[in-house]
Amino acid sequence: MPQSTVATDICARLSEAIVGALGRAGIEGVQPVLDRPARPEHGDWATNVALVAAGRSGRKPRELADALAGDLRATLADHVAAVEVAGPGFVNFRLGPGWWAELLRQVVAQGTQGFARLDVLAGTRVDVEFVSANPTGPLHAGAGRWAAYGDSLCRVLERCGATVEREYFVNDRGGQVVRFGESLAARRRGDPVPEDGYQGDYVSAWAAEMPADADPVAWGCERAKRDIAETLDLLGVHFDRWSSEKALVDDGTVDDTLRELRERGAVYESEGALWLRSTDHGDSKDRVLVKSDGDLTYLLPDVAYHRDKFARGFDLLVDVWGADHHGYVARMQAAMQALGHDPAQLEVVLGQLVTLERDGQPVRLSKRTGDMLELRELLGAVGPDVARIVFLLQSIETHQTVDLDRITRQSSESPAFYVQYAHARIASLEREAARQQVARQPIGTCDLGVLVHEREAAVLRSLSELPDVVQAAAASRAPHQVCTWVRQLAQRFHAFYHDCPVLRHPDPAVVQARLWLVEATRVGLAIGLDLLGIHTPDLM
RNA sequence: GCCUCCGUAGCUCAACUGGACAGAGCGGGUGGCUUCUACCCACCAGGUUGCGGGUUCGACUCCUGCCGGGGGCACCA
Repeated sequence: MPQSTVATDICARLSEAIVGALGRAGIEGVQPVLDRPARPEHGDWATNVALVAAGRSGRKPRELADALAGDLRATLADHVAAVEVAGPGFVNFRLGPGWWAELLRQVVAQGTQGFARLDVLAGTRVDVEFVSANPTGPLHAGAGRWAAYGDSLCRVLERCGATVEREYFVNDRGGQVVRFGESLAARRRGDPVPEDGYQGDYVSAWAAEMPADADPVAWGCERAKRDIAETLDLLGVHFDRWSSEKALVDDGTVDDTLRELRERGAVYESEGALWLRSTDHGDSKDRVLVKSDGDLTYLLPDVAYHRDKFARGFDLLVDVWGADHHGYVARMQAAMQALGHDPAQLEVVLGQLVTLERDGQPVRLSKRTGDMLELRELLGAVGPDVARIVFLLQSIETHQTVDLDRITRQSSESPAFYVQYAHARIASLEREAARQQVARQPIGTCDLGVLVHEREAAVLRSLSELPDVVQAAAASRAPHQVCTWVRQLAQRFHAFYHDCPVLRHPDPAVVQARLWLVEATRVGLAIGLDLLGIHTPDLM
């Protein structure tokens, strides 16, 4: 149930009127779809009902649209300035200035905390697991994409009312960490690392810190975990929970899981191994849980881990995985189904991998060979804001190419600066207003009807869209949509700032109205940047 | 071979889940500060949305066949 806002109010009013008009035109059962046209000349809202209903009623779209428009013009006279028919048969609505004033008052009244805060996910507990890189070394630069995405997704979900837990699964058990421990031990002795070990320079550095009596695997995992947490901290990403794979084995959770799978008849033995009947639940083949040598595969602890997450009472589990784990999705969902869970409650977001380039050459990201760029280095070069916006610029489901030279050498050209500059300009404007002793009068006493410039209208239009953008970004797990929106708002503000004097305007009424518009823009930028996890500087 | 994601301006990418003339940034060109921050604004150039069919009033979006690329098809993690 969306919270009532100026935007949802007008939407509801328009829908109601359209249904009424359709009824009077003898058309039933058409659900009106309301859209915000891309072009201002197409009005503030538009509906395609005439196009959809024309076929059904045997009338020409334009003709039906004209009839509907006439009806709507009469019914909506109080709220809408104009109803026009355009193109193949769209009905476009132009809102009156009173509506825009109402919106502006609402943004200002609700402020950074309240505006575009929704309750669509109220009462929903969501667990988001992301990054979860192996504790065998520092995070590489590409991991920044998962960190930025996951954290921003959580922020967007929270803005929609969800209770969110950020979780990191530490694979501190199994072949990789054993090899990592062996590499540490070898380096500490001064020996070369084993053939299949970790070659990176960090291994030598860490080995030098390692106490002689330490267990290399346990110590190494802790050391890596600490490094990872520190790096994520630099990016402003904080996890509520670090779950340990080893702990799940040690405390019997894995055994319990296996027992339950057995009881449910979901496993069988063959060739000395224990198999999960994942084909019963849509997987392409059955999967090994316990190898013939008695070792656990990676799958079993991970199944236990997801079972544990469900047991902690979440309504939805979101896993953010790299596309290289695609083949893993079906078996995990099959396992959850075998345990009696609704597979829809486990949602796997597959993110496409990042290619980092330097001098046009791809930068390799291998911990094993030690040939990699650390996330820490990237953050040292460009800072967290630039890093985050770079990773959030694009949809998680498209391949991303990041040119390191460009974002480091020319970080002042980053979109982060563009949007932050808009915020800094607003802060500067407010400082200048204070210096000139121009105070904002209570908004209720201001005549906001003077905001008629097209630059002003564009800013207001952006602001009116934010609640919808937040909801859509949450629903489609796409925080980059917030990024796109923030850039648009910043762009429209810069254009407004350029063309519309605020403090310099001779008419005090215009000065007041514009000051409020500027304040509303500040609110919008602050909300958007907060959802992206980017700072809002007052000075640049 | 099978599964999956992708292919949009010179480059990096958007495009409100099927809508109107496909939009931004960077790069290129031209102009704009005696001014509330020029890290900004405006204009120009740049496109057969990989290619061919199909569905639809309407397709970057859906279906299908090719072409090209990433990733995956373990008793690794």
